Amino acid sequence: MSKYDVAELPVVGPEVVVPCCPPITAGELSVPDAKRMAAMFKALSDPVRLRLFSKVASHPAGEACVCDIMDVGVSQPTVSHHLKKLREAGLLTSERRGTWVYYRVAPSVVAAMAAMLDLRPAAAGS
Amino acid sequence: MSKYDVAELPVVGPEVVVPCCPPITAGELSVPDAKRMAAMFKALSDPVRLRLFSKVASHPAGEACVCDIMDVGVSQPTVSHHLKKLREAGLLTSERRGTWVYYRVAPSVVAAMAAMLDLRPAAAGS
DNA sequence: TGTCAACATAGACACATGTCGAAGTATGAT
DNA sequence: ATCATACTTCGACATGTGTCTATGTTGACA
Repeated sequence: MSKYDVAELPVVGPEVVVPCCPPITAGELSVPDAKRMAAMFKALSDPVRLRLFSKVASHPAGEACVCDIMDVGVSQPTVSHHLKKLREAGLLTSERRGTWVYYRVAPSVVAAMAAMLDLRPAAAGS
Repeated sequence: MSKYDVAELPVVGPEVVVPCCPPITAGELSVPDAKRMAAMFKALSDPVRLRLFSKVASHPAGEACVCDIMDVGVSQPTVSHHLKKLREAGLLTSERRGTWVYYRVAPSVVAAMAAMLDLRPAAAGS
């Protein structure tokens, strides 16, 4: 039994669509929705995490091992710490293959955030 | 000369398009871009701020005075503090009219964030 | 002028966060 | 078994953040 929980118990499923929250202009956010969303934005609210996420997202195969993206100006434990936070927020998933641990983005979550920021004019009426 | 700087010196212009950053999958974010973007996400990384923003964004006239959105479960000074942060991040603009101060969203900034989160398959090559 | 209402700021406090060095855990090679 | 590599976790520290109460500023009105 491994003491480490890499890729186990992701806060949100990897390939599951997250119907998190409505567009921000559709009406006032409920408190639970606001908490959920704020947690996602918080995960991207650090420059180092944003660069790590960007590196994974822009990597050729759609995935990258830690060693590929480690060069962001902070120590390696700090990189691991940030990757963990991105995992816990459901923005990245991880998988160990041999010696390396590969990270990839969880598309649906990011799509949900983008949809939420989508400022459509109408929305109100329906 | 007013000692208060409401609606003066917004960090980014109110109606100016912010060509902040490319889509996150287009390549690795530069350090300055990452800092800029992280600051915007950070502004939305608090549940109370997110609800305030949502209230302004979903308000009929596209704008709201503080008294209209003040009911978010925290004290009035705290509301003011959060609105200031949203202003400094360039997500809201404010304008005083008589006794009241009206806030409205700065659309281009939010649009830029949404564009940045847009995960298109394209970019990924082939 | 004085007073009230609608905000903004100041100062203080508890708590969260980013960072590091050191140590632990898995996997593969010698 | 021993060692090296690729990570993760731990413990500690300085700094940042959200919240409050108290106070200041601005505008409207009597």
